[in-house]
Amino acid sequence: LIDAHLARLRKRAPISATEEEALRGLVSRTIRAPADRTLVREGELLDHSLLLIEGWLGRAKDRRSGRRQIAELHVAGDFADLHGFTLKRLDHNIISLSDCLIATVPHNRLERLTVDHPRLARIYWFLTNVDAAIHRQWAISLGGSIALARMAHLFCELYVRLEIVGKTRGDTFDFPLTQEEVAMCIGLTPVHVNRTLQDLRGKGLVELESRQVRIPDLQALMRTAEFNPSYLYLDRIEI
Amino acid sequence: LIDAHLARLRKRAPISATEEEALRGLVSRTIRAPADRTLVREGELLDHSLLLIEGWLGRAKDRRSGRRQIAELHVAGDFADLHGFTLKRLDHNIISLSDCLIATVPHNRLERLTVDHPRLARIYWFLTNVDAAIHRQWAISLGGSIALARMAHLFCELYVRLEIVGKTRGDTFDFPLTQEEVAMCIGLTPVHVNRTLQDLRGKGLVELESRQVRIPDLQALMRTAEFNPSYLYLDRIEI
DNA sequence: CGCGGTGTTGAGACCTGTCAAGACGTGTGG
DNA sequence: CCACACGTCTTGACAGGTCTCAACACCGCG
Repeated sequence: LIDAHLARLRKRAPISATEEEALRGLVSRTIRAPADRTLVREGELLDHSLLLIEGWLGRAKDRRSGRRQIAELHVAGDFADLHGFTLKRLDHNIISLSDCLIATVPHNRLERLTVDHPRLARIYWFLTNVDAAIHRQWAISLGGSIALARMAHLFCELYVRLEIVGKTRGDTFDFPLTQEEVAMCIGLTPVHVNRTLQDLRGKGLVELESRQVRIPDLQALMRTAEFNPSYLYLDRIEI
Repeated sequence: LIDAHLARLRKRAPISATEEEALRGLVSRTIRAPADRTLVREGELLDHSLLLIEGWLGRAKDRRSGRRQIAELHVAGDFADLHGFTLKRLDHNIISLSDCLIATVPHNRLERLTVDHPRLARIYWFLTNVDAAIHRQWAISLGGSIALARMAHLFCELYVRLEIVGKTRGDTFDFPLTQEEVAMCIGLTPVHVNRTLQDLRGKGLVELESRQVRIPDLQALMRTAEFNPSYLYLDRIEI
């Protein structure tokens, strides 16, 4: 069930059989959620976190204007609101962007895990810091790039993150978001997303069709995006 | 020495005398840094973190174009690169924006602290998650607001954060950044920062003169910025 | 077959960037 | 004391990127 999550952990640090056992014991139950639901609301007191097994989630804030802004995307294997374990409530909503399969992890089990396995606690602290790095990179990208580079950056990040958990097929991956939802991620209007997408296609960098993304030349896309994967901290660490 | 830091911690959770003792023992030495220096470079292996006693630091990335982007500002009492404790290296630079007084905290002391005082470890995990929330909010602001609101948001955040550590005087606080550095924070050109600043002053929202910011009407500024301080997690938590 | 969501296109307005020039203030050296 | 250099701030005119609004095309689905 949590194989993708384990793959994500093992990309960074070795996980022993005992630890794997403890991690598998975190899940209390699984739930299915259809697309376009708000799964966690801003401000709610939390007693569990959501481990995404399959599908796409987003961290979203709604503006007064009604416009919604997405600050991070989550894919299979991600702990969508692990930060809720220390924060106790979120400053944003967790929304489903596709049909999802989700495991719930009670905070008291996380509590016990951190006591019994301080090394795993450290790894989870590490992972929330990687989420911070992703936010940081989005801020950099939103603040300093034009539309084309912003969109290119998004696709680069998703490709790399999906590859870790085995969700790519060659240069292609499933991508359930509408153009309107992409717009929420990179701070553009849906209309401009459409035009930028055509621009990317015209340059031979990204093809998006029937909810699939194809990246014919990842290196070229990375250059366009000024993408450097170091912020994802994919090398092994010693903990 | 670390009084501002303790104030920041105590805003969120009570700290016992024993814990305070342990925290004061973290500092190994203090260093002075002039403005405009790179104190930590992207990618460097780290064996200590920087606790800012006095002055301003920033988390910055440099773009290929030469343009520099700042992803977070740090003020007195902030652990500027606590995330370096789990990440081991940073994906960005730490730069000084003013003359600074900084305490260095060796990672092995942090290591011991987290073992001896798991509650403080949890609080520090919490604090890195607040940094993440700040990045998230910057991404939201950069992606979804016009220049005026972005700048208003920056000043709101700084006012609230400085007030916690007693660095405001009424509606005023010291602000050593040049307009060019403000531009790096909110993703604008210096020229447009200048015009936006005049716009804010014209609306009676912010005055910036001789390195001091005055906010005549904080409520009005918050409305302009669509600022909600909940992302700073200033209420008490139970850990 | 019609409907709603999604994607596409065009024209014009608006926001922000670019470039260039000048004003201002401060510190330095003569 | 003045002259000068330098960084910073300010202003103007224009170019370019993105938004807005509106209309239409497409497609899956009831």
